[in-house]
Amino acid sequence: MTGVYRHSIDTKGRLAMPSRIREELGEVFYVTISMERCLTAYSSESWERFMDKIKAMPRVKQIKMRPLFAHAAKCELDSQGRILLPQALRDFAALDKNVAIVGAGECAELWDEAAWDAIDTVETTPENIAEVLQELDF
Amino acid sequence: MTGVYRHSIDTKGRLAMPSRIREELGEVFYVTISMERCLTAYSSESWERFMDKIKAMPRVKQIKMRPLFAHAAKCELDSQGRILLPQALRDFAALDKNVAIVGAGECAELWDEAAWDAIDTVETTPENIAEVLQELDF
DNA sequence: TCCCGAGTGGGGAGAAGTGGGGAGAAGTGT
DNA sequence: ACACTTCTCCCCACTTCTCCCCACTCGGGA
Repeated sequence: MTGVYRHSIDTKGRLAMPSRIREELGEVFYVTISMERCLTAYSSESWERFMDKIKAMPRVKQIKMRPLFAHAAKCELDSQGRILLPQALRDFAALDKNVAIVGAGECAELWDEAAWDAIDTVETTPENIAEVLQELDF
Repeated sequence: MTGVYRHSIDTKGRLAMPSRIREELGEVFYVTISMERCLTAYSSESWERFMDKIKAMPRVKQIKMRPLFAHAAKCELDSQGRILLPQALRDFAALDKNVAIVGAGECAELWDEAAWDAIDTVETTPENIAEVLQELDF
């Protein structure tokens, strides 16, 4: 999943997913909170893989993962390729109107547009890019 | 991937890829930002290798890789062998009209023509080449 | 000189994003 | 059970953008 797409939430709370992202996420996918002030969308396959990892954990550790599930939503695209985000999730990431949908490799992230721009300018520096490329051994 | 090709971006933002480069990159490839003021094009195979590495990483580490993916685009050749570069990527490398497509071994780089000429004249000297060859133990 | 592949340019159909009307489901209070 | 509100999600309309197709140019080779 790649690219940044700037869409808007309409007055009915609908968010159009970019077609490039839709292709990879599929018709049904999962959106949950992230370690940052944004939401993360996983394809069904990624989600399943995630679940398998959780199931393999001891019960005590599973409980620590609870918030992630409690705040996750199974999203289905409507006939126009849009989703309806639960209010609680919109609040978490402070999404009101302008949203940046960001491809982040395995998953997609949903950011308030301004928040994304702020993060982006900080983390997209030549030094960081060099570090990432080195890490990927390229 | 070898050689330097000088092409231009037309009024619709399309860039014709040189046929020699197309042969190696394939019909579908990925373009992303580089640590320099240019873009890098990777074949699907190279990109898949990235993705496999990413998927094997823990979430926290994945997030560090985000800039690379957020600023990447999956490019497909149109029937005339051209690609449409997202505005954001064109801006990053300051590509407006004249572009130098540079073969760089495993990947290809896209430079603003003037920027490329500037870089090229500085780094392409007998002394530098000697140093490179020595470094490669070649 | 003609042909062919490569690069360039533009018209136009169809996809993608946006917005709103309205039917039907779901929840609430009497 | 009933009316009433709210919410979900279908459809349609409109605009913008992508990308297909066709045509032209240029340069190298037979």
